[in-house]
Amino acid sequence: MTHHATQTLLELGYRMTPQRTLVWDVLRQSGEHLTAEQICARVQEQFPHVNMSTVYRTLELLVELNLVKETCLGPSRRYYEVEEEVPHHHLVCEHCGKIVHIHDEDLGNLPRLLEREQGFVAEELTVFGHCLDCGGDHAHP
Amino acid sequence: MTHHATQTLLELGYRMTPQRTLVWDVLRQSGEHLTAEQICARVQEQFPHVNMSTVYRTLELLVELNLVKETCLGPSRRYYEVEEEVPHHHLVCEHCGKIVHIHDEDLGNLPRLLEREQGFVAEELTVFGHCLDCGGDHAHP
DNA sequence: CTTATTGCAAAAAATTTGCAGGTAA
DNA sequence: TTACCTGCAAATTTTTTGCAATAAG
Repeated sequence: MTHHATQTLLELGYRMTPQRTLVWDVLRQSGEHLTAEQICARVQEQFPHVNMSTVYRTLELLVELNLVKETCLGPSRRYYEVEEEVPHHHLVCEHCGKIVHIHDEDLGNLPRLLEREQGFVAEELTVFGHCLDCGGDHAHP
Repeated sequence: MTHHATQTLLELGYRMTPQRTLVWDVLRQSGEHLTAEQICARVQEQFPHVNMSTVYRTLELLVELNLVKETCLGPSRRYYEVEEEVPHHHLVCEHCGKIVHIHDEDLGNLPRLLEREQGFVAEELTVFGHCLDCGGDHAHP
């Protein structure tokens, strides 16, 4: 586990365990959005007896400490990814399932507009739609 | 059930049943986002023995026929609302749980920007953040 | 009449919780 | 040594499915 996360946990009185290290490392290394189940599977490759409930509890903790982000990219399932310094947003293609990350500077005037017209501060944005060049397999994330 | 939905169903060879009528009416009358469970509860007020599975099957059908929209306003649960002529987008306040509808004209230059820069056609947008005037109860939709 | 649709019960999928024993600090 | 953390099993919660009976067209 990177110094960053270890330190945060220890500073706050939590313990550093192999399970927590592995969950964190899986998320760091993948760089993708993963479901709890996918995370568990990857963790178990290195540490076979790790339990789903531990994975869920670890994710809950990491989310609470703002080390991990829970995102909503479609119905039914939760996805997790490392919380990065620079916030990002998602484009979700509903045909091919591709997910693209964009950043604040790609949002044009929307954040200012929402704040001015709606009194709403945008933090994270998900755009459902379709990419112009997609095959159209209609898979979900 | 409005002529609109009834006709669509019948034209496609589906049957019109009291259960389907009620699910549709509940969605029309509420105008809100409702979970399958909420819909079922409201339907049962008028028709007590209607089953959850019927509600799920009806929603699945109405979504398939583009009469109802399934939206993703947070993890864990699916919400349903009537698919309107004019598409709309959601602002979700993560403090007070309030959901505001906005329309294409409130999006500024974002859709054009995404299409030009990312080759992505935005269809529906969800913005998570917080309203400036909210109490901050931290409830979910 | 015909077969799409329903209710019921049971299964599946996703997540949470209680508890006794294990282990980081 | 202490009490936080884990694994296990069982409970919840949300959604889906199989099947015989019912009702729409």
